[in-house]
Amino acid sequence: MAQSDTVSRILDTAEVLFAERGFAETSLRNITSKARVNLAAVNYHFGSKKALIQAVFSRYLDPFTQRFHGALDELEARYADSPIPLEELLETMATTVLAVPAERNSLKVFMRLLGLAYSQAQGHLRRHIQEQYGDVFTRFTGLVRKATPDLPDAERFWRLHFMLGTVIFTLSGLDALRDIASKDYQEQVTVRDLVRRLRPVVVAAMNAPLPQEVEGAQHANAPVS
Amino acid sequence: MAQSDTVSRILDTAEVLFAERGFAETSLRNITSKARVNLAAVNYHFGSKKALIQAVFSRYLDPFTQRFHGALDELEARYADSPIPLEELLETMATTVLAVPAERNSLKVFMRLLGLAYSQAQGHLRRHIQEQYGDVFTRFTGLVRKATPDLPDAERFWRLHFMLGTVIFTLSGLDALRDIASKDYQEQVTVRDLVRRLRPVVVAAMNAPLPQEVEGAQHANAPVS
DNA sequence: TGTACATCAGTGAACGCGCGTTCACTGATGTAC
DNA sequence: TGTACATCAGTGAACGCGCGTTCACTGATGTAC
Repeated sequence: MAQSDTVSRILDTAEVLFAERGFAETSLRNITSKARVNLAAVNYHFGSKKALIQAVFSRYLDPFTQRFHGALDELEARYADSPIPLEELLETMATTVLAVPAERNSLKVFMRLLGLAYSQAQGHLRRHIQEQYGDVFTRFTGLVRKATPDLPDAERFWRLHFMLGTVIFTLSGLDALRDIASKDYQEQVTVRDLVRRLRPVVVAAMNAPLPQEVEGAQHANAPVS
Repeated sequence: MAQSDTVSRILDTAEVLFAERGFAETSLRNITSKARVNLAAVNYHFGSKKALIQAVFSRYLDPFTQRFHGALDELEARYADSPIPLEELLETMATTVLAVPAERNSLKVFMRLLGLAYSQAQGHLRRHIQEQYGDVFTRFTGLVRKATPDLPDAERFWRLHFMLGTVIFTLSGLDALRDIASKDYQEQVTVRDLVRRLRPVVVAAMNAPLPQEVEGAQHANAPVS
């Protein structure tokens, strides 16, 4: 095998524990004892706990970004120079995200990790991810821009982040929400089912009417009440 | 004053540090030294770190739920037995949330705390909050139900949580997003501005068309391709 | 009015514990001559 | 083919540190008689 068994045992165990309990709440002793690997092996192979965390992310994000770039290449080729419809872009993103678990543990773990990275207050991790993987997101937002030419830039920026919030919050808190949902309704919801429910909501949100002007904003002949 | 200065000094400092760095990453020594209070005072007044965290939440949530119940009472009285429009319900919730900073530090801190509580993987805290403050949320969703009679129950449940994700994610990550936004566009966005932008998006999301049927779901006379 | 006692907020120092990291070492495998 | 050396994955034990919590204690204020 390309890299030692120990390395992947550590990564496999770490990603699950991180997703379950967070970074600070998961000790190297937790990880190494569960992976049945020597405590010192983490520092031997990765250098530090921080570096281990980044390695866990890379193992998800490297193939993801590569595949996403590929899918966008294909889409651009298919549409030549005419703008790609918003629905196609969103669909492509969803498909690429859903393809993740094919080679890695699970989509749930991936989403929990993303959620943790974003809510990580200090933000070293978020900055690292942004530096390393910001390009593909920039490319995506550029294409969304062409697909929604009537939306002001700032409005598009915020709406994309609103929807990012919806997706990360929902899928990373999936277990908790699923508990509540299955208590109230007898339905057992799957990730694919959630994505199906998300689709029309995201499209409607992106196409929502523009917000009203701010009250008290300067209008040429605004009457004073 | 009703309670000792020490108690409120601890709470004031703790909520800010928790919001900035998370619970595990904030030590009692951080809090007590910044609050210029004896280390042992936390355990003297609150009993444990866990109890301190819950006390921080109660100081936000107690007045919030009380005010929200009051606002809903008023709304129900005004509309007698006819259903309250969705926009009114959302507006009332927004107004009540925005009223929080009037007596507490800031809305940003409140939202970061909520975001942390939800992303807290272990979930003792989320369970505590749900037990203590779930009633007002149940009441609210009941009213939303009357306002959207055409929405299937499960669909309404998920859409409300989609929007909860949008709001918590956006407002709790506000500083980071604000950084990015002000780098790309020269705009300095305020919380009130964000709420203005959120309004049409949330309404459109709640009123989005229903999702397509699941592929391969059983239809009486569905043609087989 | 005076004294003994109780209550209570707050303190300083120490407790044991689990943490991430380091270090000297082992043993297997590969390479040079 | 044989020997000396280098490289490398992995190990066991210890390091110092910061953590939440505990405990005996102080000093001020209130209460009973």
